[in-house]
Amino acid sequence: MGCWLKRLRDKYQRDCQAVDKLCPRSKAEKIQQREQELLQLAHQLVHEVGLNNVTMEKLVSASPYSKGTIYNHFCSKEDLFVALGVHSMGLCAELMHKAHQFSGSSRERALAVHFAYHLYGLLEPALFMCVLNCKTANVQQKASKARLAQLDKADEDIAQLCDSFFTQGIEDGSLTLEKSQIAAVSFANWACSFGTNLLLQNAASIYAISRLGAANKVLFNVNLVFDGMGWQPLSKDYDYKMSWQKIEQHFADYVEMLN
Amino acid sequence: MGCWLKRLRDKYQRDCQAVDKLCPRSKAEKIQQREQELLQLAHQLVHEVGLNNVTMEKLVSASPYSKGTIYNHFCSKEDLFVALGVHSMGLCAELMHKAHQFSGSSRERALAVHFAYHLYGLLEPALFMCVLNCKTANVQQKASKARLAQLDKADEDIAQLCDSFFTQGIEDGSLTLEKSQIAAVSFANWACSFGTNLLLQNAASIYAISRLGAANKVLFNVNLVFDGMGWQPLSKDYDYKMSWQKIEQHFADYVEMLN
DNA sequence: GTATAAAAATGACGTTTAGTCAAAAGTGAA
DNA sequence: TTCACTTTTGACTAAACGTCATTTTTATAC
Repeated sequence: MGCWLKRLRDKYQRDCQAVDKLCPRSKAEKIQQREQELLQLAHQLVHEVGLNNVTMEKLVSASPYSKGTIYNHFCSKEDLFVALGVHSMGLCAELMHKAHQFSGSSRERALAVHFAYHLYGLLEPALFMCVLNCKTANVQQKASKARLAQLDKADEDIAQLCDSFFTQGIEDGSLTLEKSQIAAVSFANWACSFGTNLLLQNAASIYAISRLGAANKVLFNVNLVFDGMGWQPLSKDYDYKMSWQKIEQHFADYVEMLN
Repeated sequence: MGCWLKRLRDKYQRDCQAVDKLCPRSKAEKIQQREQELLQLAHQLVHEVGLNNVTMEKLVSASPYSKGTIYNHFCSKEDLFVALGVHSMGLCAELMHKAHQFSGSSRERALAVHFAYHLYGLLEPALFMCVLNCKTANVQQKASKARLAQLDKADEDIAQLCDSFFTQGIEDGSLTLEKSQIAAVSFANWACSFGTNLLLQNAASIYAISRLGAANKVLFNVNLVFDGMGWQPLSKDYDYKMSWQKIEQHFADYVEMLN
């Protein structure tokens, strides 16, 4: 067994004992709690070995439990991945909520959401991929219904949060749009940001991307889409590079974690 | 062994014999040819069982060769996937070349490229995912250098082809852009289209997408980006839904294959 | 045609891993 | 303490990747 596996397990046991001392729990609560702790452990495992080298065996070794007990929590490896996906979407939602609090124009706040999404991808590249993985047919087949319902719920929450940024733009008059079109516009924004982040993460070395130089690609792409929507002020009339920097400061706590 | 495995192998053997009769080949050519035939076989296997159920064992069973011989061609499963990725990007490039021949405005021709990419995703959903998979760190580590070079080459070819559509727009005056910005704009278009297709394929069931209704999502998203670039005529001044239909007719041969 | 050396093909084997299940251990009520 | 029920355990099976000693084929020289 790798020494880091032992280290993970020891830390895990200390954590469990600490939590137990602080608040004695009922049986059901303990099981619920243990699941969260196993997820934390799996999360660390992802950082140690990378998403596609995570195995149930390693999770078993890193935890003080046996294989059977782990399978009581997660009916398959894919079920574990979906649980990790849900877990990481929590962080994503947290960042997006923080974007909501950015003070500026509605377009700037929407830009802050794209920043948040980008930041999420940088902070948790493996889990960003994991969420995509959760959507594939293979994983959908093998994960439990209950787990998939959690995933759908998390998706819906984030979608509604994103919608609210466009609603704000409509309300303050900077964005001219039928309310019925919000869904389509929201999807377009998501798709653009999703594609940009995914490609930057996974294809940075190829010609089409490496030739781009140092300019901020996310900002550039988002500006294209916002301008296409006619969201005032247009990028030719306003310095959104400055906004981006301000947004970066707004997220300073998280940006720090990148190092 | 599944009966379809036997069927695949029998068909493969008939094909080999037929090809051999038509044109006797040198040793090196035979090996080269066999690799192509193995790729065809793997491609069919993907259709039969889905990308993540393709195993080297199944490819061995479906071919008349032994495991060792298969591994002479592909140094790992990941190497096979990269080969499949390169293979499928050939189809993608073919479709994009056809888009180049669409007669219309330069913006309409660029729209045709997005159509081509979308069509590619519909025709080969599994291989579309496979190409993405090829970019992940895991696959990059396990595939052979030679194979990865092929992949980069294919990427570069497609990127340059895409660039040419924007160059046309600049030359006919409908698109105002510095030549130096083509790379950035090209990437933005790719990212948007990539994200849109990927989400439509893998997340169609979730709330944020299922609520969108029947409207053409790719066209909508591409129009946003083109409008953001200021590519004339803007979507408010021109009926691109009509263009989309014309493009669909232009690709009628391929569209037929969807059924 | 035969001998010999090089190249290619073979498939049994070692290893890793997902997932199962009968047996053991634990828990709480009577 | 007993007994019924729940939870945990880890040995086991099957699938799959990749290796390599052995066998077969092919090319060349005589």
